Amino acid sequence: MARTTGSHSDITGPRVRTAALKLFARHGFAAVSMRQIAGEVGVQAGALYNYTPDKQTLLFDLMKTHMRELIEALATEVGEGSALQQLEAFTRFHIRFHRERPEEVFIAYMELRNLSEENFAVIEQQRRSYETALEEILHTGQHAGVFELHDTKVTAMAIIATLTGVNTWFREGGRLSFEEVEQIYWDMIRKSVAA
Amino acid sequence: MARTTGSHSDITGPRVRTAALKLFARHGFAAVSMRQIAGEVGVQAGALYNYTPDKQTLLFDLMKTHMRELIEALATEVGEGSALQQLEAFTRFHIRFHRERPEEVFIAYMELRNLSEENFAVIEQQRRSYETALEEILHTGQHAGVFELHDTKVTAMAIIATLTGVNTWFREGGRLSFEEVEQIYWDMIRKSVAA
DNA sequence: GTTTTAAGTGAACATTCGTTCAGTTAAGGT
DNA sequence: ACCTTAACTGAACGAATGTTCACTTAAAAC
Repeated sequence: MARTTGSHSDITGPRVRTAALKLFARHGFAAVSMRQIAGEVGVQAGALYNYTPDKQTLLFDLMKTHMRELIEALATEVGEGSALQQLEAFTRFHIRFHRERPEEVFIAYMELRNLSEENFAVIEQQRRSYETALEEILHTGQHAGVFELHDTKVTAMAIIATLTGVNTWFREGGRLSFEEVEQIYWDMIRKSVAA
Repeated sequence: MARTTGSHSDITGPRVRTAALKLFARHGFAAVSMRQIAGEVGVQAGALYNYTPDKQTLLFDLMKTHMRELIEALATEVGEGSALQQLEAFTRFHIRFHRERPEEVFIAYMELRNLSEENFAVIEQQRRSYETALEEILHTGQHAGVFELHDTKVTAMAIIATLTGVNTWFREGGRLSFEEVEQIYWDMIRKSVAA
């Protein structure tokens, strides 16, 4: 057998990425074989190479796309307003965006060491750009006297770690609604940098 | 050749664990082979099986030991005092302990999914016990009116995520000393739960 | 209806994997 | 000096790895 009925590149391509995303997130990049991904798609392993030059690039593309979408979404959702308003917008945006993409987030944090040197540099720069956006909000608020903090860089790292942590424990249908959790985190962040 | 000069079980045993720790932390459990570990120790792969029944158990033992030491150290270092004092002690303890064991910490957070079901349950329980210790501090302070927070469980998770995040960016000899970083984090935590 | 080509198969490639085990050697006990 | 045994080797096991490729087939173009 070869080309099966109704198969198309523009269907299989996304399916390959979706399958890789799911499996990488669940078992880790190194523990997932190309045959497993192919099986998830319903295709033989060789067919995957119509959609990616190799396994490494498949991982890199997933991470790069995720980071690009993260940065773009941040730019559109957090723009105007005072430093305090911007920090609130950043906080709520980060939690929501990460909540909507648990698999991408997990991979972006866990699989950095499985990137080649060049690919790592690209992702690292994207990450820096995201962190810088938060740093600038903190810097503005600090100079305006509305925030009181020792160091914008450290504070930015602390805030991002705090917010990303939501993904490790929050499950839909639990004791608290997502809106409640978002509010709790914003209250903590707000107080932690308050003047 | 076989048994080499001066070799002993009580020397090789720890060396196997140290090598596995280093390599698992650097490349991930799934990406490290028993032959790599053996090479790091200076021994053939087969010799490892004098010290572990299999690769999975090697990982499990590393994680279990780390978690046990974490919980024991917490108990001895955070005991007396007011809720605020205990929270400060917890904060400083967590940062320091994690800073001293970056490899163990990294593995304990990254390799949970590579544990078998039973082994995972054990580690998960240890982790819960550590989280509960913080929850109780928060609960005490909340009832005493010295802390103001919405939910002890969520707050505990947020604090732990914040503190553990230090390990992802702090490097000795950087812009800030470790003592400064510790102080910055404690100030943030203190303010975030302040009444 | 014929031709072209995109999409996928299935077998094969050389490596590597975790693990086992019979055999070998040095250290420790007597 | 001899014996026992702990410690390790080195080869072997079947299974799995990422990737390539000659081949096949269904869909699209004309």
